[in-house]
Amino acid sequence: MLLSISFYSDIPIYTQIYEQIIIGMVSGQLTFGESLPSVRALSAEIGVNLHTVNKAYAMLRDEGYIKMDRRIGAVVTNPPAEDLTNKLADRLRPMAAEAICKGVSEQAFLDICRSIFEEFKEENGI
Amino acid sequence: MLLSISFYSDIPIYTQIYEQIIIGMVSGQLTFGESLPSVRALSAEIGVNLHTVNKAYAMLRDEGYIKMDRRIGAVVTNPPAEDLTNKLADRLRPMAAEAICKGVSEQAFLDICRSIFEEFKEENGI
Amino acid sequence: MLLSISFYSDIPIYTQIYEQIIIGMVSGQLTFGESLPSVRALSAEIGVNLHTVNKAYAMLRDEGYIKMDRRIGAVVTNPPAEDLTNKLADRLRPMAAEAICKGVSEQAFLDICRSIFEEFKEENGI
Amino acid sequence: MLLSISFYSDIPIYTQIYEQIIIGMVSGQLTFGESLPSVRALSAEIGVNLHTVNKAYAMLRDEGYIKMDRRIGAVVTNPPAEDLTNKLADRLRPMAAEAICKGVSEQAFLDICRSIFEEFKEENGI
DNA sequence: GTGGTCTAGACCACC
DNA sequence: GTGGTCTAGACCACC
Repeated sequence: MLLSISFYSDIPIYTQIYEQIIIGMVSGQLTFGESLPSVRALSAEIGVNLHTVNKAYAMLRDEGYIKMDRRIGAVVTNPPAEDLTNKLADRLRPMAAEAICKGVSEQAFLDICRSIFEEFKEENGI
Repeated sequence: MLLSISFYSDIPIYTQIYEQIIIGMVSGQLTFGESLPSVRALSAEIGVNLHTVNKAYAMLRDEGYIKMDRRIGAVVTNPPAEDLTNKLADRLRPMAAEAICKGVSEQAFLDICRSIFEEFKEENGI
Repeated sequence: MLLSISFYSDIPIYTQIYEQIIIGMVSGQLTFGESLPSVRALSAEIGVNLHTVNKAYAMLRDEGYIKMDRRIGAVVTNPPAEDLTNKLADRLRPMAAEAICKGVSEQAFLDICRSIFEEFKEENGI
Repeated sequence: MLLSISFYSDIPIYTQIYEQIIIGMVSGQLTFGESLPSVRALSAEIGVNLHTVNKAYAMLRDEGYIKMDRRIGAVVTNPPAEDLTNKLADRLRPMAAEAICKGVSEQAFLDICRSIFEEFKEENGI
């Protein structure tokens, strides 16, 4: 799996790593039980500091996306189900408000959401 | 209109102000042509520095949500329509991925979106 | 002659008045010897403070574009010739630099200048 | 590259920094990919506050002249091409009007423009 | 009154 | 090390 990191983005690098690994999981590039590259290997590959990858992995572990094993390294796991309704709503609300102001209809907004889910399904070969 | 700012949030205060004002616009608490409180008044009301409010207003102005009138301060305007598809998709993608991993179905995700649009409509008395 | 003032512009209102009156002079809407509306009349017409118009008129007077006469008010005059080379160069330099960076060719830049001179000539019925 | 800031000018310091950096880019003193001094270093060098340089850099970034790299600071980039016709015309119009009134011919005005483009070419060793 | 500019200084997130 | 955020306070331009 290839990560594409932007050093110019306003999104912290560790967050980019975090998000792309989760995206890799739902798009089938990473399967449960598979092990991630070591912190050292990944940081060398991307060209970032060890601590940056380390922080991303720690966040993934805290959220239940991976398990850390001293021998095998980081292993992809399926996190326990969680009710994200409130968290998602809090993040979606300002996005929806901006969209409405800029003339994006509810329909268009939902279509963007749907197309993202479609992307993931297609990449999974479904 | 009342702003509720969290000083402990990891979201910058100026972003919270920025987002809540936009939400106020789509939920009918702020109408086009209405003028916002002055930078000084709002900063005093919230209990933050003048510059923090100033930055939020500057962002709103840059995005076309308000105009600065030399005589009366900031006036709410309707920003020009803009195609937000790519921007929204980039923000929605990691959210959707997390949701899927945590067991939130596409249907549930779309329902959260819909309920937010409903909130806004109800607050507008529609 | 009609002034169109924007209260939302970052250009001070008195500067807008100042500039538009000079533009009016070169585009033939104001002829030498003609008198401008009184400070009071113009401020009422535009809907700005007396002091604002007053400042614009004072600047025009200081630069030799008008003469103030207690009886007739402000009269349009032809200012003495002045070598503006350095002043113009200092204002043009950053504009040219931005233009180059944004892909505007020297030719295109000069064409914009020429078209402005054309505008003025046409408005003068030449 | 040396910046010469005037503390007495009516042009804000951050604008002076902004403009001179762009001029540095077209005159070959700053090349694409090169990194600018850090906000702290430049503010110390010029003798202004950190925030003043910060604002100039933010404006440069917003206009696409530099990118902020989380590791090495600000990096000079080539901004996307942009049609500046209207913006330039709006700034050139009052300048041309003043020039005409003060006896500067169209020819002389264009020559000043040309000489500025020449300056830039010469400094680039072309 | 309004916002704009600038300072001095602190703390933090990120790398 | 880097820039980002926020404060407290001053002075100014504009209206």
